[in-house]
Amino acid sequence: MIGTPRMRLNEKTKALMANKLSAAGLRVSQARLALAHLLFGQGDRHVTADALREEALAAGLKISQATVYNTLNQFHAAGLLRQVQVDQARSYFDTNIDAHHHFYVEEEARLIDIAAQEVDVARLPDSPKGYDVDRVEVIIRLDKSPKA
Amino acid sequence: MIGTPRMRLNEKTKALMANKLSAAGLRVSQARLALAHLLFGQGDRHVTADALREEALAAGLKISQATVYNTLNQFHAAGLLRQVQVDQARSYFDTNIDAHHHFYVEEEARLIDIAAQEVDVARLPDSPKGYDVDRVEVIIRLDKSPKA
DNA sequence: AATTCACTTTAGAATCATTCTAACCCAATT
DNA sequence: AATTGGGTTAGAATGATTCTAAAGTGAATT
Repeated sequence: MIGTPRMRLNEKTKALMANKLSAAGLRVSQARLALAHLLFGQGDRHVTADALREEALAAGLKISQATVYNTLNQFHAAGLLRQVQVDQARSYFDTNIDAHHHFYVEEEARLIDIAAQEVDVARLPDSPKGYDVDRVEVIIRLDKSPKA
Repeated sequence: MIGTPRMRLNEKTKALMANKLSAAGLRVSQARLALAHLLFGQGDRHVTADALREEALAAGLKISQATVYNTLNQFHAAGLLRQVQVDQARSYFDTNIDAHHHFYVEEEARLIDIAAQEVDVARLPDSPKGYDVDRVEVIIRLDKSPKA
């Protein structure tokens, strides 16, 4: 109940994605394969669950909301996606799992990657006793420049 | 319908809070005064709407959920509070509005302030054309150290 | 090729934080 | 004391996300 017969994914990408899933310890199911294709087949992306759902439907996939959520959460748990929390309303999932940072334009609900080496965090405080640093996130919130 | 007769706030703090509200351009109402007292009467705090509600009820105030949300949003809009977004589930409001950063312990849903001067962000990328930096947030996510 | 069993997917209900609505209440001003 | 423009409220509405429990699928086995 996932792909229509004439829905043909790029075979090379499909094989890559199947590998990626197996490597992450996930079974290669149709939904996972299709969503992985959308998520990882075109460079780094930031998606919300709903946006991905729409994209999947537009691509001719028949996939439920619940499966989109399940799959995003599984990918996240498997380390294939990173979850970015910048907006009160919804979660973003980032296909770039390397250490890096973000610009966030609230007015446009838009995230922009910043490569790790573009930010230099020269000094950090010690963590409280009993805690270890999981990761350091830098978020630069942007506003549109006022018209000149 | 806000305070019981025997609910006596510290008079000195109350006057301070009334000032604070007026200075921020907000009318001094009972709900605002009472919540300001809870929020600003005891050093820097991080609260969720729900936690503040409970605290207010425990303090003998009769205040509705809606008013707590309204008031937090008004305080935020007036610049008396800062909203911190670290958790997918709920918003935190921070009474410390000076530039500073945070530790966040996800397992305990707990925020800890980091003074601005404890972090040195030595280099930032240029903002995309047409956008200005609103603010730079550094969030250090912590995990409990594994037992030795 | 049929069976099995565990994992997947699903529709729809449920949950939870937050916002909205529309009525009622109170504070400053006349 | 009356007026008026917020302020406060209960409860409904919203919207993202999760849950439930039933039906489908895939990999291994007969």
